[in-house]
Amino acid sequence: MSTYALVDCNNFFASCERVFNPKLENKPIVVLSNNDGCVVARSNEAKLLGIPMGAPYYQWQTLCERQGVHVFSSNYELYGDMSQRVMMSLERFSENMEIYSIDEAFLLFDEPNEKQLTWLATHIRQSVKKWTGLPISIGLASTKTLAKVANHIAKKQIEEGVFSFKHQGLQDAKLAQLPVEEVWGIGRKLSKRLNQLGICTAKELRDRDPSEMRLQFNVVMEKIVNELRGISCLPMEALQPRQQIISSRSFGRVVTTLADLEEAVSHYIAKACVRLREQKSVAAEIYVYIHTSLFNDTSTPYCNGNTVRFALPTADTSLIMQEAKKCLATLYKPGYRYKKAGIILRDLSSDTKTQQDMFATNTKRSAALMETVDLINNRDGRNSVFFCAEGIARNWQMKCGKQSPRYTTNWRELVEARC
DNA sequence: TCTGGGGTCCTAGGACCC
DNA sequence: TCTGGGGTCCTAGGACCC
Repeated sequence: MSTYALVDCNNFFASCERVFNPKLENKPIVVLSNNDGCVVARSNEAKLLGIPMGAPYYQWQTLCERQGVHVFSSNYELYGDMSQRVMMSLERFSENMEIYSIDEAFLLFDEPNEKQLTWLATHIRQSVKKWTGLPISIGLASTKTLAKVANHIAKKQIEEGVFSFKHQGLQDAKLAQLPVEEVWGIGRKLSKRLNQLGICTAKELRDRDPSEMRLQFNVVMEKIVNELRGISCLPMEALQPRQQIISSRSFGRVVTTLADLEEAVSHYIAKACVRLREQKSVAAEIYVYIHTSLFNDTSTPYCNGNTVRFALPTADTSLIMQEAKKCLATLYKPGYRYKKAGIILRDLSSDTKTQQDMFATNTKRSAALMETVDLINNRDGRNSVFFCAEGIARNWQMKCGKQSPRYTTNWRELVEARC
């Protein structure tokens, strides 16, 4: 029987900051979301101070200052690059790997001997630490859901950071300790419903009849129960092109003019289109939306969005910008204090399917232009060339005053070593 | 003053068809 | 007044994940 290993980087964003700044070792660190809004990552030391995940930063700022917490704006360029390094390291150990998120991957092993597996996992952990500087934890089990649980235990209870769930007796005890809301796929709403049925732990969920649970909930719940029983229902999945691409940001300050909104939306489109072309797709439509603050703002709330379909599926940034601009004009109402705008590229398909249109001169020229823009930006750094429509002053841009250098992706921000 | 962003999957319900 | 049944496709919204 195969074994799933879930590899998860410990406190990923906080650990990335630490790799290039050893003074942060054993110090509390928090990393903030875009616009320095919420806490999205904490080192163990910061967790011990009681700073919760997802908390609005302004509520914890005083405590952070008083306790000497090192606070960072998020630096996705750095985290994305570090993630790639971890994944490349992991690839060496299994041919069957699924990158699940920026800091997690499943590996599948056929090795039946549990001791061998645990040894291998320990070896992987040491290697990744050596090659990337990042600490990871590994959970081993016969299903993905159980591997998640095992990883949770490895991280919290096991100093060596590796835990195997192959032993049945151990499973009973550990699942009985685990609150049901900690199970992968059980969120706030579902755990509340489960609690009402008297199901409070992972073990109690596991011991329910799967088909009964399907009737009461849905097919997803049935799979979760089976997975907890060691029956694998969630296979390894190949990397698929995304079905939609979202680009949105809260503004650094309130925006009131159409011109500023146009700049912001154009900028989001430029970023989304880079990702669209990276995965060799074209989009058939774009959804554009704007809204005022969602939180206790005394001014009148307003939110609106609309979809535009293109004449032909496209990955041409300027063409999409033009369409979005027309759409935005219909959404915009003067007099409101806008806080956020966003776009979603939808109905994506492979760009090779639209090749018959390549005979059109316009399409050919646009593809060549986009290719050149991407080439220059890949070679010389992001935003080396950009569309005028994205604006230059960009006074709507988000706050990120506490950002660390992009140590690994920008020549001007390399680590300095001093004797 | 200050509350993130980017994804996926499932289901219910409506429209439409025979 | 009476007014089937089954299928498909699409979309909005909900729930979840990191």
